[in-house]
Order: sequence, then structure tokens, then C-alpha cells
Amino acid sequence: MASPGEDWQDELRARGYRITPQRQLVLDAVRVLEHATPEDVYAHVRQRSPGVNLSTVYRTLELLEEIGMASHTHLGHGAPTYHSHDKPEHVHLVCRSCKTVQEVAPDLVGSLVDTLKDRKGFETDVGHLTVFGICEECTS
Amino acid sequence: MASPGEDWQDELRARGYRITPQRQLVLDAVRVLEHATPEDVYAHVRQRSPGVNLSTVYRTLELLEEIGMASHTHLGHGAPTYHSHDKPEHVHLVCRSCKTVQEVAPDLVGSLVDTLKDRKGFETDVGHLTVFGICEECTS
DNA sequence: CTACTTGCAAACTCTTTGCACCATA
DNA sequence: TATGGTGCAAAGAGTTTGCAAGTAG
Repeated sequence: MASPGEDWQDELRARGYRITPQRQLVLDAVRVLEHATPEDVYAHVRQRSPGVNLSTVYRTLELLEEIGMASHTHLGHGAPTYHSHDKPEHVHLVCRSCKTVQEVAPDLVGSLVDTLKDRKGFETDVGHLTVFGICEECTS
Repeated sequence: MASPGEDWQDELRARGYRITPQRQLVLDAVRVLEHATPEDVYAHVRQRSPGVNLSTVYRTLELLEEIGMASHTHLGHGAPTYHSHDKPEHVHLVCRSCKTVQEVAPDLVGSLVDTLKDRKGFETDVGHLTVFGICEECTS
């Protein structure tokens, strides 16, 4: 599930991909930043290596998803946000009022998953579930 | 909740907005088409009135949301889809495999709403909830 | 060396905005 | 006739792509 240390390099090589400094930088950025947009990742990468191009970031993010090391979610209107699979799966709660995003454990939505499976035969992709609403802070 | 007949005109006027043929066309399109993207709405409107501009569609969709007659959801990567509030609230299930969208009754997610409220103090916006996964057809 | 990658620039999709003209109230 | 609305064109985000030069294996 998680990506222990540097195994990702073997994963890449095994699939015929190459290990490049750009890919390392992008992976690092996705791991460090959480809910990072491509632009966020780009900015972070460029702090360490100003020559890297935005399109390389896009291509690498796509690659990371393809090999299952990261995934993206649409948290509202703008750009999507990426997170690495080092961390356990989680559900996003997005507050419409203060725009903050909190992560909650997947078991909180277990009953939803079961209900959809039983009543609709639908297999929920919990890792991509985003719930919009108003957070505790903003309701009080 | 629903919009009985032509009351929306009073609603607009009451807020100082004007009734225009373009607005009627866009509202009709949103009501007829379901899960319509701005482009879908545009195409539908232009069948009846070729002169209407895309930016008018965008401006009108924004207006309809503002006065609570429609809302939009992000069903995946591309453009958002709009639906009118004539129909009861519903949750969207989007199949990653065949891309179909089904609507299910909000009570199916009642337990989720309760859990998030009790455990996180989070008020879920059920009307904007979209669940990604694999539908019954595609799992078999 | 050879194939995969990158940087660069251009193209693309989706959406917003400024402004003069037009039409509703 | 006074605003608010529309069409048009241009600008803006966000993302993708073609291609020549660079580099990992």
C-alpha cells in the first residue's frame, strides 16, 4: 500500500520507465505538500530546481497516477489536487464556507459503501470520495 | 422547493433582474437536459435561437444558481453539469468504467450524513454529493 | 548508442471580462 | 428613458502536444 523508501524506483524501472531528477522532485513534492495542485507542485519543485518545466510536472503527475503512487481529486472548481499513496486512503470533507479541507478515516463512510453496494450494486471508490458541506467551525 | 410553472419570473423580478428570452431558453434547457454542461445547454439553446452567445449561457447559469433554481456538480474531469431544482435533491453515482451517471435518493446516504454530523460536526451538502466507483453493470 | 525524457512554444479547452449596443420595465 | 442584459472579441486559467535536444540505462 504505502511506498517504503525508494521502492518506487524499482517500480518505475520494472515498467521500463527511467529515474530522472525531475521525477524524484515531483514525487517529493507530492509527498510533502498535501492536496497539492499541479501549480503547487511546480512551485515547490522549482525552489530546488528552477529549470524544471510545468509540462514535466503534468507528465510526471500523470505517470505517478498510472503506476498507482498518487491520485488526484477535484476539490471544488479549480485545479485538481494530488496526494501520494504513502498515506492511508481517506475521504475529503470540503467546507464551502471557509474552504478548508479535512481528511477523515474511510471507516466513517463504511455504512454508505455498504448501502450502495447492497441496494445499487455500486462499488464505491472511497479514496476519491469528496463530501461538500459546512464544517463545525462555520456552523457555530 | 420545486419551481411551480412560471413563478421563477416573479422571483427574478423581485430581485431586480429582468426576464429575457435568453434566460427563458437557458432555464428550459437546464430543465429538459439533465446533467447538462454549459456546452450542452448552449447547443440546446441555439437550436431554437441561433443568435445566443455562449457567455450569456454562462452568465445565466451563474444567475440560476444564485437565485437557487439550479446547481452544478463536478462529475469527473471535464466541465461541470447543471440541473434544475424542479426535481428533488439527489446524489450522483458516477461509474469510472462506463461513465454513466445515475441518480439515487438522498436517504441512501442518510447514515453518512448522520455519522459526519455526529462525529465531525460536519453538515453535508447532499445535493452536491458525487460518488465515484464502478456500477453494477461493470462489475459483473 | 538508443530509446525515453525534457524544455520550449504553440495549441487547446473551458470560462471570464470589458465594452458598445440593445431591450426590458 | 434608465438600467440591466447581450453579443462580440479578447484575455485568462488550466492542460496538452509536437518536436528537437538532452540523458539514463
